[in-house]
Amino acid sequence: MSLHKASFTDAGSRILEAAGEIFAEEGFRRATVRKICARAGVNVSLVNYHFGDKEGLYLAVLTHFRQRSLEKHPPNLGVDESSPPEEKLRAFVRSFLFRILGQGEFSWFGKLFVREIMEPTKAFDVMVDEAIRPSYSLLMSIVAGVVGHDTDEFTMRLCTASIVAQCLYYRSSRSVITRIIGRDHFTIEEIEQIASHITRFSLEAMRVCYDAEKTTGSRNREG
Amino acid sequence: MSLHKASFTDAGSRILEAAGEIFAEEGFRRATVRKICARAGVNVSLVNYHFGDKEGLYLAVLTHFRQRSLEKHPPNLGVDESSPPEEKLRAFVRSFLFRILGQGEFSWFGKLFVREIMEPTKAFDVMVDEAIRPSYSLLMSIVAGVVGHDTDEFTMRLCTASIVAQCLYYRSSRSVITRIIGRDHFTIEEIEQIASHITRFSLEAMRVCYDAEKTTGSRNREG
Amino acid sequence: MSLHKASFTDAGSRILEAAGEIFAEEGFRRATVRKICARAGVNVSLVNYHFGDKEGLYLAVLTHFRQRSLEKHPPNLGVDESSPPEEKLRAFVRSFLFRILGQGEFSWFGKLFVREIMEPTKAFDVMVDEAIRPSYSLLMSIVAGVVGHDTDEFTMRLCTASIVAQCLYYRSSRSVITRIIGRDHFTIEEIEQIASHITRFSLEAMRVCYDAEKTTGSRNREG
Amino acid sequence: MSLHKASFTDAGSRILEAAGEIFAEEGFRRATVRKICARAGVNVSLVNYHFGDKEGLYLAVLTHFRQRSLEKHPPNLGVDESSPPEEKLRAFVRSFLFRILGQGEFSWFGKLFVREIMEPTKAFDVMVDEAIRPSYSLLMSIVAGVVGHDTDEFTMRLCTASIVAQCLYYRSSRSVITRIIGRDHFTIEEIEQIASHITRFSLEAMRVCYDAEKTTGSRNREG
DNA sequence: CATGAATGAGCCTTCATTCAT
DNA sequence: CATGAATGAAGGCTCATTCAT
Repeated sequence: MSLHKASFTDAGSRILEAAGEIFAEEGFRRATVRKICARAGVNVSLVNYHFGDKEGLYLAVLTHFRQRSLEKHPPNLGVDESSPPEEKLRAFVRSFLFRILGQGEFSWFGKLFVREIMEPTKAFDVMVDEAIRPSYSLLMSIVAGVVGHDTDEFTMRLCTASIVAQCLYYRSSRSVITRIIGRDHFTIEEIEQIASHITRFSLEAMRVCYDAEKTTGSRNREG
Repeated sequence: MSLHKASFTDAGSRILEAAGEIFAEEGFRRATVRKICARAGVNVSLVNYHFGDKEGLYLAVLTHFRQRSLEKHPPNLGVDESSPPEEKLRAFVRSFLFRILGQGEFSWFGKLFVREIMEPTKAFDVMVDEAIRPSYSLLMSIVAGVVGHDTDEFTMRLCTASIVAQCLYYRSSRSVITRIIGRDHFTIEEIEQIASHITRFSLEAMRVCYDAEKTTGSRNREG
Repeated sequence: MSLHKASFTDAGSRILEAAGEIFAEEGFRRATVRKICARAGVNVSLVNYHFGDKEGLYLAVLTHFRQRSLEKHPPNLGVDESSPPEEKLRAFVRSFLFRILGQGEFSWFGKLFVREIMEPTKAFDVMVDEAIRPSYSLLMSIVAGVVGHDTDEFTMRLCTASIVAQCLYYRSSRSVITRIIGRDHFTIEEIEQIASHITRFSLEAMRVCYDAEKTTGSRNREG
Repeated sequence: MSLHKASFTDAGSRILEAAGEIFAEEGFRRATVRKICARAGVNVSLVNYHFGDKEGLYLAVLTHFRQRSLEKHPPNLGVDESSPPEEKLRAFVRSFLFRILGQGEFSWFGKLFVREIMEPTKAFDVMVDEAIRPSYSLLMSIVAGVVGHDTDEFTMRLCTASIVAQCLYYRSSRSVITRIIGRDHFTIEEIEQIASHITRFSLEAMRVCYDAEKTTGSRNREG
């Protein structure tokens, strides 16, 4: 009946966590309420009691853990408004990668997030508005800082897409990567390496391809 | 029981095509045998008769249409062994994009292919061996042509990943793109533009980042 | 556990009233304890606490409000033992109709009462003994006054049934009436008209059919 | 998937009959698909297969057996257009009573029909249009033949209601009758007696109360 | 080969009821 | 007395699969 947004009872929290893991592993459809409650060690009816229905639980998981994930890996770690674009980009990419690839407390959240992008449910619109659009705007502004604010929007969108794409890939194509490199997760060092690669790769590409000032020769490069 | 791989009866073919479309639209799980048979205009029992079970049908769809898709958009269109790497890369990217984004005859196959990457089923291993690995090897050799064959493998994998990532993104994150730019498919011209962007973006990035020594030698590298 | 029958706590009374309305609207089965408690503004557990179980609550509602309804519309309003049968009949019919069709304070009780007749629950036996049988006896004596006390019992029962039937109809077949005349309740004037019709219709029928000898003796009877 | 209207497979027919009985006994809500299928001796899924869902089954029961019931007890048995109103009325009342009180093959249908009037479901609108309205029109025309076609409509409706009411009563108030007369069904002879009573009672009442010509003395009475 | 009916397992949800606090 | 969480039994429905014809 009453749909809480925070401060769950013990059972509520346990359901929330179990649900996150199982939704991430199996997807919304394949995941069953029974399995979630079994893992949480509670009665099946409790998801309806606490979250209304399966969909309500799903939405609760999404909104509840998004914030936690963001707090753990803030996209502006170590940078501020005056930092150079390349620093901002690096921070953004690292944050993004750690959030979707990390092995820590909410490691399943990355899976869930990307899964929702791949196969949106009704909860997706909320996620777009609350999580994706702000993130996208931030990246767009970083890109603008690199290629110049007078660059046409289409170009900036292409660059933004290229950056996001490279990050998402390591999560969404995990299955391919696993078969090709033979492991199914990344160490912190590897994530750092990937972050460095994506940052450099994208930064140089944008500068060479689109940076309006790149021919002037007077540009301030990395410190 | 007996899984045919070619020479389907009329009913078999119709099921195969209907199944392809519906699997692509809805995913393996959500797709129902009844819906597939309804679209194919045949009796429900026939999928079990011809393909053993639902999963057998899925595998059949994947293996049957992969070749057709490749024939329609060959990854080496207009290039040969002696063409410069940039031409090869452009051909590869265009082929890839058209296969997964195109609107034509087997347009659903792109969806299906990417969906399988995102959420592998038992059919995935076959697909990796028969389709992904060859394609991956081809791209690796193209990348090697750009960054130099003496570049370390890890670096080459990173570059390969960046290129593939950018292509896949436009299919896998279709949901996000739709909400942000407001349309849900791409015109041929747009696909060409995207192909150009990805090619140029990746090419310049690889040249600047990893092939710097061979051209300028004095370039300021990060870190 | 302990079933109180009077002197309810505030919560108890509120449950009782809310239950009456909801039982009347939805029937015993369809009505849910949660809905009743929601309308009463109390906790769900209280119905079990105060009334044992859902059925106990139902019984309590029935016995508690029957008396109130009778007091509001007494079946002998304006008549006494010496009044002529037609006056007694009119008073009875009016009382009956107002109790089951009225829009006032306990208007839902009429619905509930009739619903119980249509679809008896365990509470029905109590209701028959305490409410229906006395009322039936009263009507039988009125009928006897019209057709003569020496009329055979079967005939009197038939007449009694015809009168009660006409009254109940306007409540029990409300759904049909609504679709045919297009409205879903009756005004006080309409109830009066209906009462007049039923009284006159029944009175004349009884006189002509069964009391013919006593008045004309020469009337042409059917069959 | 395919909703048949007649010619059911064996299982389909058995479900239909079992459903009729159980719906009549317990009402739509209380009746469970499981119970129906248990009585029919078939698998639970078959009601969904044959009738779509529980509601579809209910509707099928209603439409399927209504016709059968009408055929068994036609409301114009032994009368034609030229028969006098009293004969038409007698035929109507007998048909009605036998349909809702009879003990024969579809005896449960009467319960079901009346139950639907008392507590309408979504199927009710169909029933009103297909069964009730035509029946009501027929009775109205019979009433008009008795009280004169120039009688005002409100009066005719009151008379029609009085007749229908007396018939329905014996079904809808079965619970009361049972407790008062001590039996729970009527013999054929009793139904005939009731039919005679209702016919005479109503006929004389209409003639005395409302027949415009009753004072002229020239009226053609019964043959 | 093909069909339509039939099966059984499993899923989400509802609801009266109970229990610890 | 009162509360909010928790329970367990059903209930309707879906779906892949099988079977008799």
